Amino acid sequence: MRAMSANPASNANPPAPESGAGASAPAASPTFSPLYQQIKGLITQSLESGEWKPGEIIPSEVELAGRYKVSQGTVRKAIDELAADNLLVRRQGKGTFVATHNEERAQFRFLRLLADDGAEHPHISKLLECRRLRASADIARQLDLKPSDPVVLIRRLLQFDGEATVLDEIWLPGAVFRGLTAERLAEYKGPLYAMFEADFGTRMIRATEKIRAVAADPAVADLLNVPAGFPLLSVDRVSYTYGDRPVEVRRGWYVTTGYYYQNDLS
Amino acid sequence: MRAMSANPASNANPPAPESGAGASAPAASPTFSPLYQQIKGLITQSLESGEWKPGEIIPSEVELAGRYKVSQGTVRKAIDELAADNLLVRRQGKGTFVATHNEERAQFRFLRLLADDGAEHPHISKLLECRRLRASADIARQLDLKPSDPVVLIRRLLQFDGEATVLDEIWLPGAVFRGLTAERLAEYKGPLYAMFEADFGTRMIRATEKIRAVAADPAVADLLNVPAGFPLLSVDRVSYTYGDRPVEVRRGWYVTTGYYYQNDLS
DNA sequence: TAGTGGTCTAGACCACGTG
DNA sequence: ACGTGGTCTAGACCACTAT
Repeated sequence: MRAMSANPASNANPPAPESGAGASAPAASPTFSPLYQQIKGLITQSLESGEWKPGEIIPSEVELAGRYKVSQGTVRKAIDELAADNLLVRRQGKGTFVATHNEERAQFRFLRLLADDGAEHPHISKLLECRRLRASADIARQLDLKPSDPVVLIRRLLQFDGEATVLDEIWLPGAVFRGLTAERLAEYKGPLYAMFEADFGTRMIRATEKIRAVAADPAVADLLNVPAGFPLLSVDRVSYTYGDRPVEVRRGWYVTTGYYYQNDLS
Repeated sequence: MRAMSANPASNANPPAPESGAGASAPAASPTFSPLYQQIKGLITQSLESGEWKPGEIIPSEVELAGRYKVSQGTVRKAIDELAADNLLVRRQGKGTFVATHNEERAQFRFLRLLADDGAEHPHISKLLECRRLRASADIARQLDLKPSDPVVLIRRLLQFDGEATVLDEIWLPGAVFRGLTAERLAEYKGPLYAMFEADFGTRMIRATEKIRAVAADPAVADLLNVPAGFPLLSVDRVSYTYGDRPVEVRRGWYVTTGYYYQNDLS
């Protein structure tokens, strides 16, 4: 297959031993990378480039096998890993689809606050602020930007069942989220990440969170309807897109009376 | 293979189409279970029964394939999933081993508190209390016991770099942890779960945590060297062993100044 | 050199969803 | 009836580890 390098030796019985046509400087074989990993990379490229968009179906395994000139089993293993990474979703009998932040499943992946009673508590978002400014040194570092690069700051309040429960401060790189306005944010229903992937082609793949217990300062306390000094869950998140590039910094304050942050250790 | 039921039809070219010898009441074929899942179950049984103990090597893939009368590929898929579940650890060129709570890797799987500076902060455990009592209604429910069944209560303090950082209250079913004494606890170095698996044959497979921010009550505050009312992370954990049987309830209070609870969303 | 897990292939059949 | 992903097999070779 084209564009693959460091392919060791030859295989068993394939009809075409895959001669030449490599890109450039094949470089002996210092690092060995399995074929299916390379296929995984190619599929990821197609996802990133938007060849297959969120929610759409991707070509069948046999079709991809033909395109990449490998066996179906190799494509299967690549897709298996991408599905495990939540980039693709397999549906038996139908096909393989690009994952979306709109699915039920994906909701609680990034907002893990549940009610004590386990019941459904529909939450709505109230936009407090959306403005563009220059990145502080700290935010710039976390977003891998230069200090004073443009960023977007969003502040919002999440109400669970009418109660103010989560206060979020969200920083985004201005260059990526160019057309993001308060109006668009105010009118949009549903998960923020669903809008990001639909309107800006930026998919949040994974995130890391640092969680602490803090005392509410007066400003935060006021917005969350709790007394100053009230214990809040502080959640510092950095979200990453393809290539592990950070594209969001988020600081959240959660009221955890009646709600808890759910985590599974496995 | 023996002890497999609900095996649909026959396969392609295997020499022995696997005739009869089913256990009892094969029941048409209402629920389909893939062969590799059944193999997974058999391997899990051997793990649970102690045929292969933590840290030990298990038979090779070809050997297991022979034992279960399936192909190596099927055993491989079963082991793949068990390795993904952290029950087994594969080591290329050496073999497959039963996972242990002693490995570096496993440490931060169940205690996800990290220092702000990312440095190594060795923690030591100080036993406060270990006594046997009858389960409260709440604890009994969570451990799937009858109220007033015997339980063991352990209270301990974790010091990070000399600072009291975590206070734990741990409830265990008395029937399972029969010979557990304060002396044994006091003398044991290393993770509690490592002792549990070595001394009581009880392996913690997974756990769920409910995390909240709470104000320290005077007793807890005193032990953790913080003022009463200080914001603490409250971590309610239930741990499960084979067959998803709950075998530990743990309530922890974490001081999160200088430390944070690390979580990865992926 | 021998044994283990890891990769890759090819082909057959099964379960599921849709015409 | 057909196409999709899902399972199972069998065999070859590669990479790593130990002896």
